Amino acid sequence: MTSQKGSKTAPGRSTTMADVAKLAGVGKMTVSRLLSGSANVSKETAERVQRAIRMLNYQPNELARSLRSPHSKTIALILPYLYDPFFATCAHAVSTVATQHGYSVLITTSDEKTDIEQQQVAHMLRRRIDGMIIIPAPNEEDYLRGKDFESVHIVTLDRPATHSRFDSVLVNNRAGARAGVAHLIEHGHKTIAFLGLAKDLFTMQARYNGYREAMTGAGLTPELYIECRSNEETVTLVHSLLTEKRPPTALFAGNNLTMRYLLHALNMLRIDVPGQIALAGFDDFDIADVLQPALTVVRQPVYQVGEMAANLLFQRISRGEYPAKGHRVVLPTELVIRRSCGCHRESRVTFGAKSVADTTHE
Amino acid sequence: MTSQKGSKTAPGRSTTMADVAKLAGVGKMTVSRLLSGSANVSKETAERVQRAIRMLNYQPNELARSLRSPHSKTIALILPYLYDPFFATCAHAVSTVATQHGYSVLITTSDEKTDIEQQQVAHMLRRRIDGMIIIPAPNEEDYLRGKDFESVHIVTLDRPATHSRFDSVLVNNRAGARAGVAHLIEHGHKTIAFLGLAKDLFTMQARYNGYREAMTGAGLTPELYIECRSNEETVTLVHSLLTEKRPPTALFAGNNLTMRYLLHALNMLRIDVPGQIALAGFDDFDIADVLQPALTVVRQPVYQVGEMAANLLFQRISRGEYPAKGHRVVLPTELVIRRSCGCHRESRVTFGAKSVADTTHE
DNA sequence: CTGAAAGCGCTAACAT
DNA sequence: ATGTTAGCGCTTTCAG
Repeated sequence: MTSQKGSKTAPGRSTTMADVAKLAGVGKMTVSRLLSGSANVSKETAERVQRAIRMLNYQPNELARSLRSPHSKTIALILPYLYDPFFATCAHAVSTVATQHGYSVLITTSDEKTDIEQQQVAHMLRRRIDGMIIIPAPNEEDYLRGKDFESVHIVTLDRPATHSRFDSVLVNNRAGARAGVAHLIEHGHKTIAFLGLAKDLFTMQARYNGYREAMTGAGLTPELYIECRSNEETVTLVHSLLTEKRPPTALFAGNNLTMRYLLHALNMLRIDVPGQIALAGFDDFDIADVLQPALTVVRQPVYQVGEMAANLLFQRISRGEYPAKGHRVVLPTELVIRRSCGCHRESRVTFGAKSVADTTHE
Repeated sequence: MTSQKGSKTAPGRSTTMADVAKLAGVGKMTVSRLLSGSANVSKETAERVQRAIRMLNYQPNELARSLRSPHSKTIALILPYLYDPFFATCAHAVSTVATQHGYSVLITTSDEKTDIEQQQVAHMLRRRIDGMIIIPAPNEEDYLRGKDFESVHIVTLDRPATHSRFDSVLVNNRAGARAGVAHLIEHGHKTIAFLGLAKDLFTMQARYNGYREAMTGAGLTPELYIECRSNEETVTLVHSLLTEKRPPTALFAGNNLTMRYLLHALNMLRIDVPGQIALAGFDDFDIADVLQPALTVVRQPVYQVGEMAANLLFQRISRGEYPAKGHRVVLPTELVIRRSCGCHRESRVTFGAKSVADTTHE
């Protein structure tokens, strides 16, 4: 270990508003007023104060500010994971909008576990945030009903808030999945399997419902929900699926992760797409168009989902209203037809116009 | 617009420590002491206070706490984008470690622009964070030298901090790229092109240097750095590259984004990999092994990079030291051999053991 | 237009 | 073991 130069302790306390005031020969309030820009300060004193601020390199302490004022200028963002590109993009959008509004974002992950989420929410509340955006974990135990939540603005994203007065931003999961599966049906497929993640995820249920609607609507019988947990498991699952007596001729993947599991499995089992089996899925991703074959997917407006959630939140914050019923915004999805479905040329169909509605409880 | 039930204003101020103290019939300090667990409180009063806390559902105000104590229990994380899987994974790691330490994370993005980054840093400083983790934008103007930064702990990640006393966590870019290119050379390729993002990115320079070392080390002449900015541009670039009089027979992609551009271009131009041209790149990603052909890549320990950065930061914070020289941790990379290089069976070579060194200035 | 006093909710330092 | 006093850095209120 080499000897280190450098101080053990941080330099003495930083310069405060009082220091600036003294140097400028004014009262603290004049400095405060100048900074907030709210009230009138004469040209001359303003200049003097400005100079003092620059000389001392004064930086207002936002913590102290927050303690006094009703706004902490901070929002919280709670999501399951950050390494899922969908969530990451939402987070980026939220961060961008927050910056535009002069707000900071406290971010944290729940790992899809309700208890961790609840803990994180409580922690955020103690930090006196002005609002929060949550992608709620499944089986939310309705802790958001408590009294503590009466004075926070909350928007949920990707999944609805159960029994609540909060706003939600969702995409048209059911219609999107229905359209994707319907397209597979148009190709003449009669037996189509739906593969998804954990069944208790809202999005998976909604998409599975869309799948069932498409099937029954075409007079076909929907298959059971197939839950994929890993690459390995999916290989087994797909293998047994294809050796059934009436194997599916097409597959629909519930999201981009499921799709990756599926691609891996199909690859391992050396099954040709779309030759031996057709493929489509929910959620577009970066190289879906570069894959061989290019993937047919239902695309959701990822960035807009995050952006919209943030905008709704700031609307609430600035209005300071706590309505009894939340809004539910449903963003449209789009069917991006590429090759994995069996098509020979690419095209797009937008599905489900943006809708805003009062939340019906449940 | 339907009429909304709900209050216009938030309910009156939340319960404070004084409320708890009054209800429990004790002084504020007793409550404070109980909560911090630091000093002795008698069994009986402790119970009374606990009961009062539960009855009122008291939540301590962390803001007020931070104002008084020297720690805000908050760190900042500043990165270019969140939608890059590399950064997102780092962010996830940082968030996880921070939670373990009871810390909150303020996150924000710089869009690779130094001025935005500087602004964000200043903003964080005003919020009295205990430390920050930065993935610095190129051409950092050395603003981190200022007096304001004397009392903050800073760790940079993925890229070094120029002229500074801060810790950095990097990966072995040069050695990794060198190994990747060397492998291509082993396949008998004599003309190999390097494609990267903006040239001013530290990682791109380091990897390009590794490429050049591998080439000259084998007695070959390195080609010029090829900068890719988009799918479209890359198509043109690759096309003209392959119609030169002495076209490359192998390509090395500087990171996962470049690789995607490249895959798109190769796809458009209907060039077979590895038949017509061999391919390798830096940075593994989720479905690199599912692609046809599976991609040979230099893998970096993404999560560990973020984790290490966070650990270094908390070490600094807990020790409260401000040494004159920072540490530089270099994490090893690993060559993951799959098919795009021309190999027929897969294997792995770890390259460059983890090293820790005092930062040499520059 | 400007200032002095009070206090946001908490904890450190000194009482008792 | 517990209470009292002071004050973190700021803004709100009330006076000039």
